Amino acid sequence: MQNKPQRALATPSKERLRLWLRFLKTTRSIEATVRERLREEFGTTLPRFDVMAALSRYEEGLKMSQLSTVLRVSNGNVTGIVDRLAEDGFLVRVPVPGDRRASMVRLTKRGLQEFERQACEHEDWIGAMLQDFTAEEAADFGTRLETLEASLPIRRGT
Amino acid sequence: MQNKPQRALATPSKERLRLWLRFLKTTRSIEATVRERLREEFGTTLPRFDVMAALSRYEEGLKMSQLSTVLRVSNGNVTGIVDRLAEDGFLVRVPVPGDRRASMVRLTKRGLQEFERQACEHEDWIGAMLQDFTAEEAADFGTRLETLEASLPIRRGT
DNA sequence: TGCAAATACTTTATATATAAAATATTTTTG
DNA sequence: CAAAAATATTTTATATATAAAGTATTTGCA
Repeated sequence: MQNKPQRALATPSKERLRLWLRFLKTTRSIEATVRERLREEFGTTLPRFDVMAALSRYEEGLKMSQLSTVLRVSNGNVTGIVDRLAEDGFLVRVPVPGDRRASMVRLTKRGLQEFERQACEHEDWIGAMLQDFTAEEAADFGTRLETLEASLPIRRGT
Repeated sequence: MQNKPQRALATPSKERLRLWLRFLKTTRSIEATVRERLREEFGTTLPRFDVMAALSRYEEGLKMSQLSTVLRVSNGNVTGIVDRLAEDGFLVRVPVPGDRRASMVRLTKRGLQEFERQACEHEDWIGAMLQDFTAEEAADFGTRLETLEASLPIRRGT
C-alpha cells in the first residue's frame, strides 16, 4: 500500500513550501496559456472572460457589488472592466428601479453568444492540458483540494 | 482499493474543467493571504518578494534579462520592480564590464537580511495553511503535479 | 421629520503586467 | 571596415489590481 518515497523527506514545513511553489508554478503555467489563447483567438483577457462567465449564470444580471463579491475582486476593479465590456457592446448597465445608486449589469444577446463561443474553446483547452488526469482522478484530486480549502484560515463565501 | 465516487462523474472534459476551477480558486485564496500578510507585516508585495527570492539564490546577482526569464515575466515589468527595490536600498544595479548595455542586479546586505526575515515568516504561513498535508502527502501531491506539468504543451525551462 | 450612518458605486494614486516601439550597444557579415 | 542583425534594456500605451477617498442616494432612528 505504501510506496517508497522518491527522495528523503525534509521537514513538514519545507515539504509544504515545496508543494506550494510547485502548485503556484503549475497554476501559473496553465493560466498563462489560457491568457495567451484568449488574447490571440478572441482578443480578450482572463478578467473579461471571468466577468462574462459570472454574468452568464444570471439571466437577470448582477449588481456591481455582487459582481465584485462573486469574483472576489475590488469594486473599483470591476468598474473598469465593465466599462470596457460595455463599450464593446457585450453587456449593459440597467438602472435598478427604486435605487438610483445601483445598476444591474447584464450580458447583451451578443455578449452571451460571444461568451458561449469562448467558453466552449476554453473547456477544450483545459481538457487537453489536464488530459493527464482521468475523470476519476480529476474528481479525487478536486475532493482533496476541497478538503484543503476547508482548512484554510481566511475564507469568505463558497 | 477503489472507493465509490462521491457523485456521478461528468464527462472527462467537464471533470477536468471543474478541477481546474477548484485549482485556481485554492491557489488564489492562498496567494491572497500571502499578499495581504506581505503588505501588512513587511509593507511589500508578492512581485517584490519574488524578485528578492530569485536574487537571494545568486550571490553574484542576475542580469535584468535573466531575472525576467527566471520569473517568467516581461522585461519591462522587471524594470519597474527593480527600480523601486533599488530606491528602497534593497538591491543595486552593477555595470557589467565589457558590455555597457547590461547590468547585474544584486541584493544589498540590507536587502538580503530583509528577504531572509520575510522568507522565514513566509515559510511559516505556508506551513500553517497546508497543515492539512503530511510531509508524505505533500511530496506525493507534488510528484503528481510534476507529472502533470511535464505533460503540458507550452513550457520553457524547468 | 431631519440628519447621521450605511450603501452603491466611481475616482484617484500607486503597483503590476504585457506587447510593441524605442534606445543603446555589441556582434556578425559581406 | 561599414552596414545589418542581434542583444540588453527602457519606454510607452493599455489593462488589471488594490486601498482609500469621494459622490450620490437611501435608510435608520432619535
